[in-house]
Amino acid sequence: MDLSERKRKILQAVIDEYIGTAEPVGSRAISKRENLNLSSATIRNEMADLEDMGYLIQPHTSAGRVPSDEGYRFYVNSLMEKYQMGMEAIMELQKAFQMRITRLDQIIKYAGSIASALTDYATIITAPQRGLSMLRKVDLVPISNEKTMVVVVTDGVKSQVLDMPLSEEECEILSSAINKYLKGLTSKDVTTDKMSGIKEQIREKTKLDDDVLTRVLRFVFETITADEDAEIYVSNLQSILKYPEYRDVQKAGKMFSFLENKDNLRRLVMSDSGEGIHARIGSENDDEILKDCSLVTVDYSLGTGRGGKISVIGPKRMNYSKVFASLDTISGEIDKILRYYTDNG
Amino acid sequence: MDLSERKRKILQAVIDEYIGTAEPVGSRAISKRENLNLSSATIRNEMADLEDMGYLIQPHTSAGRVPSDEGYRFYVNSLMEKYQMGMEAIMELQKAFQMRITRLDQIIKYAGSIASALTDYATIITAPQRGLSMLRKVDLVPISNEKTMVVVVTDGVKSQVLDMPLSEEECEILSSAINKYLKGLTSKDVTTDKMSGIKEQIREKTKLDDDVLTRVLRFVFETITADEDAEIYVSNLQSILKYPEYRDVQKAGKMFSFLENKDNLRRLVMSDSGEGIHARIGSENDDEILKDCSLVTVDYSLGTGRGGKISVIGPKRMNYSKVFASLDTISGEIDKILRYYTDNG
DNA sequence: GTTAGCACTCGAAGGCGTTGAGTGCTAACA
DNA sequence: TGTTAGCACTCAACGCCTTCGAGTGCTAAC
Repeated sequence: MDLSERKRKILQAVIDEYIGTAEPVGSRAISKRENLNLSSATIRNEMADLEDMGYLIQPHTSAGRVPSDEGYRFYVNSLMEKYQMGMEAIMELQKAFQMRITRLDQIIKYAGSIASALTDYATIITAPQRGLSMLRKVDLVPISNEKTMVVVVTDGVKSQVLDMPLSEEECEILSSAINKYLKGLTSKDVTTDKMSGIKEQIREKTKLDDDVLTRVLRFVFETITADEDAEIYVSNLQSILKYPEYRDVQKAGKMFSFLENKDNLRRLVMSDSGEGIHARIGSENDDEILKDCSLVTVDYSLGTGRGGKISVIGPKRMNYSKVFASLDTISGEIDKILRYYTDNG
Repeated sequence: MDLSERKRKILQAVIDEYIGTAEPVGSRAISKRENLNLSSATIRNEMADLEDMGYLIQPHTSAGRVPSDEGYRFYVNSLMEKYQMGMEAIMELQKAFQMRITRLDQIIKYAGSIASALTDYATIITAPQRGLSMLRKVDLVPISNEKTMVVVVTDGVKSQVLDMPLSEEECEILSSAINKYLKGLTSKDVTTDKMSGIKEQIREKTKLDDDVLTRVLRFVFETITADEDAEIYVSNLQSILKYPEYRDVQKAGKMFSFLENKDNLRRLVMSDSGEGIHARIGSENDDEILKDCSLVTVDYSLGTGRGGKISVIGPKRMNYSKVFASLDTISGEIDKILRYYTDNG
């Protein structure tokens, strides 16, 4: 459906205005804008057309207009002006990221908090899904007379304290045996048969208690096979309280409960199949509760399937332009870091 | 100041009622309770007295009464009936804790979520301050051509990926050298002189690049000396939206911002010097924003200075009795686990 | 095609009377 | 002397009504 240049401008003006004020916008407000010199009457006619076309909605007869979901969609697709992030802001961002090149999950969390700081909306981030995790090393450390810590190194490190007394020598023996037999193990390799074979070999070699062996190996296998649900973080959730859309505490409360629930989040993020940066506006969301929210999502990845997503969630009248720009930049930065971090990994 | 038995009963009834309804309670409501057979007129007289004494407040002339901070204080100190946790609830709790004896910070986080589930208020928990952490083991794992992971085991495990190429053999040599010289090291031992001495020794022995050595050792020392700020978690923050006290979104928003800020939390928890379980009611809190909240805090510890705190934060009319009982039980369970966990540690 | 003008609509805000829960006081009662 | 019934009084909450004004659609003139 084609719109005349004038209609486009008017629609854009209405949405821009509404994004700023959250109040229905009237014809007078638009006609007072410098960029198009038309009387309010003309604007009214055009707005009536735009309403017929489904881009605007009138909450009631004597009110101004509010964008419909289709209106927002059109805006995002064709009208929105590119938001230019300030040079300092970008520098700032890069500096911030550089300071923190430590743990992966930290980077991601941090990225989330930056995203919400930039946009002032709530942010959902998923940590990169672990690809195939491969066992790099197992270590056993005596903790006390009765306890031993098992440290398993894959892409990350996992440790657990098990209730069993092992001497330093025993730890040494067991860990070197495990490392010998299991190094390079991936989740694909873990089958019950194979594993009990390996367990036998190790037992043979170490002469250790069966129970001890079982428990240590179980932890090792669990760590490798754990197709850990990609972790999900939410930050700046409380920002929704700032927006008049959520003046109603009930509503805000429901939203909180929904977004506090990791299952919901996961479903939300998973159901999103788009690539690159894209928005889901209002009714485009499946969840009833999100019908008057928009979700802007970008995925960061290395092209190797390893990656995650960052979503910004806010009222439908969010500042799409700014959100798109922020997410774009952030995901770029993350990509850079991750590529650096996992090269040849 | 002594209160007659009857006044005590009436005060208790008023507070119990108010805790349930959040509405000013009138004389009729009290007189209808079975446990004291008095007409509303008599109750009125007594309530007037209690108001004179400062335990009750009348929001306006023709309203019922609301407890004052002093009223709550008296209630908590002398009136409150002991809440008996159900046997099943306790069993449930114990089972829950037993399932999760893994990482310390996990236990604590978990305890926090249990506390908020039981009480339905927001919960603040501080992880135990690390005592003197002692180096147990250092491990080096080659990650790629250019990267090596350093794993440092103390009470917990910390790892970092450093940008340096080390072969497997080099890793082996370096880590065994470090383990030989540094095992058992505590933060007390870390002085510049001593450390550069040790570094020399290790270098002598391993013939490794000075830069590599410096970076690995720096991470090790940092890990040991890090007097990590006791970590602070908040859970169930959104529960405050449920209470009519926070029907006003503005207020709720302020509260959120306040409690999202870790500095505030830290200050809040630190300023609390009490031992055992205790409450801070309304104006007993220093922060203006908490003037109509109460904070119930319990510390869990091992008597060795190692320990943390759990606080429940809610409206002044919180169910003190239940909160006290829940926190008491939870802190007991944590104590048990921690004692078990760190015995001879 | 654009605009000025006008009648019309309807939510928001404010004024006003009613209602009812609750009080304090007084006088009678046990 | 303590308790209670009764009554006048208070005041927030609620609903009703009016007013106000922002905004509309339509018509007629430019």
